[in-house]
Amino acid sequence: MVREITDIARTHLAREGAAGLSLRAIAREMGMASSAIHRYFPTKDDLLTALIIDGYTALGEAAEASQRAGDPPAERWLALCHAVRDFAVARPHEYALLYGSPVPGYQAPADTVAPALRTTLVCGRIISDARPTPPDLAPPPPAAIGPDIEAIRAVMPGVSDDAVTRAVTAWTALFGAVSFELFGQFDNTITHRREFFDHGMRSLARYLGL
Amino acid sequence: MVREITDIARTHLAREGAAGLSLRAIAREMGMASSAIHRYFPTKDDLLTALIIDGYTALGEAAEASQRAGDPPAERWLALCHAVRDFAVARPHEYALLYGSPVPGYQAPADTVAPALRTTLVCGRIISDARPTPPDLAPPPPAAIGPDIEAIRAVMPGVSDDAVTRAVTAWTALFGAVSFELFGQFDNTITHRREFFDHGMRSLARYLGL
DNA sequence: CAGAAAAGAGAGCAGTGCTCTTGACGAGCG
DNA sequence: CGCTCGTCAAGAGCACTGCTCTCTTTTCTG
Repeated sequence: MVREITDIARTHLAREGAAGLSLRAIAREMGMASSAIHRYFPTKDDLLTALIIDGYTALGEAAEASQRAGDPPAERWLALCHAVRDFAVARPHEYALLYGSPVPGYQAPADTVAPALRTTLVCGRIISDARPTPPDLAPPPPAAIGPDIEAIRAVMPGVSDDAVTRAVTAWTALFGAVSFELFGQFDNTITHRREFFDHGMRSLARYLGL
Repeated sequence: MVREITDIARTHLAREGAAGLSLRAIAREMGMASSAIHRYFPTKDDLLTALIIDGYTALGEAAEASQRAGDPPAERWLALCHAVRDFAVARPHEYALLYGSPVPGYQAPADTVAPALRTTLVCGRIISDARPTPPDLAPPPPAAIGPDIEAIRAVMPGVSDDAVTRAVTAWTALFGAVSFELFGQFDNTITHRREFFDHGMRSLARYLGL
């Protein structure tokens, strides 16, 4: 029952986006009274939460599936990048739900952070396996962010301070690139999206020292 | 009249976000009938467009104001980054309107692209003035994206192919970092937001060859 | 088989964007 | 001067939303 609701919700989401999501419309499509649906999802936010968790999980699985154990780190990084982008291109509204502006009034509950971490962990593993020693002269991180670096190192053990901060920067660049493409910032500018993205991510691999 | 409406709309936007924006609420606050407001903004999308254009303009002005002519490129880049971030932190909902997920059903009209370009131009000028020759061995861009690079070079004349693509990547990293911070992706992870951002952008300056 | 618990239906409230019709007001023109 | 015409605003109304409350039906359990 819950599954059927989220499935229909996902099709609505794919067709019209998050704001076009309507509990009443879902109930109508199920031949149900509009009030009955509140028994399964008391509030619209609860439905959104379910969709978000499912989305993070699907993305995390795609990210994991992109990894082949023996591959060199640079290739694994590239595969991860394309997995994220492919997911976003295939299900743009779902991606927007995860990484776009938060739905106003909606506060993500704690249940979402574990699934959200899953994709990040794939990245962390790549860096951790590679133990990169980036080639050049990055400025040393200021003392203030030491604890933050330490916390992030939890997902990429054994990695140097410099490599940790570079990983975070590359990580934001990845999602920045995907978001820009999806949210129309590249309209009338970049036509060969996939190739451009691929090149940018290769460049970042060097930046990462992979 | 139009100005008064947009001003009130901006305060509502700042308080409750884009989805909390209600034409009726604005009319109510103005002591106006709800229907009268449609004379000035026939549709809610028209109001949004006005807010978006204003937002891009304000951000563009802040970006321009951050630049001091004599400064070295790396410092100008850093100043630009902080201008963008400061804007986003001060007016998160407005930033979300510009760079977050597009409001569903809303199609940005052509009037928005010129103001949107303004901030980008500041970045282009920095790169163009610096004419960086990035230190290391980036892979050569594939032939397919040649025309795209050519188009982007319009905002940073005289810059090498490699530097152009790096600039785009750094540009997406900048907005990726700001969006991650604003949209909650750094919650429970990074505490010293400003310092971390600053360090990342310095690192990107090296990546850019500044 | 009877009673309790769960599931659904229906009406209703307050709110939304938007349209249509109606009424006031003032400027331009014969 | 009087008359028309365009602008501005108001009001009612439509279709829709999330959500609550009450009431009935179904289903499971002891």
